[in-house]
Amino acid sequence: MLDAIARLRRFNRVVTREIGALDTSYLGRGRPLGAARVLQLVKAGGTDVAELRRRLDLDTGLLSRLLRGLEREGLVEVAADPADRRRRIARLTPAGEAEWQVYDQLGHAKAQAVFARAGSRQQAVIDAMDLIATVMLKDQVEIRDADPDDDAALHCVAAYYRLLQDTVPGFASGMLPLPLPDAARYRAPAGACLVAWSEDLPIGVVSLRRLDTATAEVKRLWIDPLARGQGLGRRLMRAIEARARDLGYSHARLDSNTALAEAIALYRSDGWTECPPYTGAPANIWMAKRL
Amino acid sequence: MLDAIARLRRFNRVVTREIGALDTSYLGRGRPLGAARVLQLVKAGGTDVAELRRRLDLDTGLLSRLLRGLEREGLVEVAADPADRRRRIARLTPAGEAEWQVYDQLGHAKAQAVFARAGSRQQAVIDAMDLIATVMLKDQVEIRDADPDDDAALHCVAAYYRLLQDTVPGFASGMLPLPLPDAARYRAPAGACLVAWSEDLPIGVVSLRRLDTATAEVKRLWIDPLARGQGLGRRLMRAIEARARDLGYSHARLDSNTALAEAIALYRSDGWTECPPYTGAPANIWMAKRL
DNA sequence: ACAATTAACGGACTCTAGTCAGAGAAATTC
DNA sequence: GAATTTCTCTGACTAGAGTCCGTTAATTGT
Repeated sequence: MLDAIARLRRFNRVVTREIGALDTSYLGRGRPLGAARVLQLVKAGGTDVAELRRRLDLDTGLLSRLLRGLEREGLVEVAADPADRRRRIARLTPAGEAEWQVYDQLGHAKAQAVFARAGSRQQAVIDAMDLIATVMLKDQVEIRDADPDDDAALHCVAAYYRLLQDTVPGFASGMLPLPLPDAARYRAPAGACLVAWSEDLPIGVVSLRRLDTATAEVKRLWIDPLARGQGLGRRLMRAIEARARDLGYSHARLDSNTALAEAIALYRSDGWTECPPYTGAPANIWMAKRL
Repeated sequence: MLDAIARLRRFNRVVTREIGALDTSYLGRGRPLGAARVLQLVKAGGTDVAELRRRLDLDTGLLSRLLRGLEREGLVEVAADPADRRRRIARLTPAGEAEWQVYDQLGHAKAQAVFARAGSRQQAVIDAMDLIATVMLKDQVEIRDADPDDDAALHCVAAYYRLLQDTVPGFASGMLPLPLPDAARYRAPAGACLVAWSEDLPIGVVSLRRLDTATAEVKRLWIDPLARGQGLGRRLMRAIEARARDLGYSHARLDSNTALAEAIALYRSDGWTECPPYTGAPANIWMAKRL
């Protein structure tokens, strides 16, 4: 009777009406949607035209004309890329910068109005949105290198430590010094830090550091609870193992705790085997894999 | 850093791209969105043009031309309303009926594809969608009369009984005979049944039945968990009290259980006071109010 | 060095949505 | 019964989004 399809349609109607208004926030700035979208996508450092086209999925001609329009308004300047002068790079002028800020704030205000309506249930609404977006983007998760000091990486690692606190007996809360003091160990060429992105939301992390010339240690594997059950853990592990191989390591190790049963099962199913302890508590299981 | 606004934007992007595809399911039928939307809104029994205009929020001229287009395709017939010949009523032809079915099935398939991606988390995704839609429609909840035997009313009452089972000690599961045998007692002129709608999703119910000529009993107040904390309970109670007054009752009663603390608090804060028992277990608190 | 490829551009065009004003028919009001 | 209102229809118009294609300039491959 009240089947899922009907609910999806209701959801669709409501969301396109309410949040879709965010898209049309171009209103009141005297500029059509297309131009506004282009303007908002131009980054501070300049964005090349091909990137814009890819992100907005626009025809070359159309984008070209939109850019001309923005140039005429004095908001954007397009110049050849010195590296490849066929390519062109769009940059915001000071006026464009200002206009960009206005759009950003308008969007901000609209969004806040949406959340205001959620009252005491803001967190629940945000979680619901994240769940939906993450499920829909399931096939589009990208794994990219990150600096271990990035906001995104820190966000993930902090969530990871919180998880350990809640799950692993004997993991003291004092163990959360942010920013982390040992970030340097997770940078190339000895280490690595990979973050999984669902659009611009980081939903997973894994890190690598050097134990000795032949051996790397995999650390801090964390998957956002919203993104579990989609094989992301395996993707991250394979990516970090490949990275370790690329960096010249022949062996990998990790320490963990049996309270993290899911993770242990993942390691085992992917060729990791138990090995003798090489660290202390709160770890109570140690594993190794030949790369 | 990863603030709520950014998440909302991500959500917005993803949803308009993915589910927005539902709207564009007109694709492949060789008919623009506007015409497809009109076609899908024409009901079997015929829909008058003003109703279509209101639902789609279209200009008279535009809708008129869309209807002409559908007539030219042989999908719709527009004729004067015999009751008021200025009005006109649009009806589906057999061909239109068939085309309508095609759209319905295409939409169905698209929706199913969305849910398929959720894998084992379908229910969580549906709940998340309902929560978001309900929060956004918060100010647009409509309370309407319902027949106690309607699907919507039964859906709510069943959920209510499930809640009682889970919450009230001594409430036996055997107490859920659906369809309910005593529906007649909740119909006019002696009783009533009000359902709260959020778009086309029923999210709350309250009923009224006769105790004696002067006294009515309020029964089965239920609010969907998704819609709590928005004052809907109070709105429903006030509506049913007003209805009782209109039906000529001067007093109202209800029985409840102290396990339902939130409900009891609502009653108290709205002028209900405890009264002597007039029913037995599982009720353990009885309240009355002069209307 | 020359051909093929790639990137962006700009003009001509189409389609859809939407606005506005006026006309005509039916119903309502005075 | 005349004036006013209500409802729909039509035609003229605008704007935005998008497609197609030929051109130009730079780069790459052989």
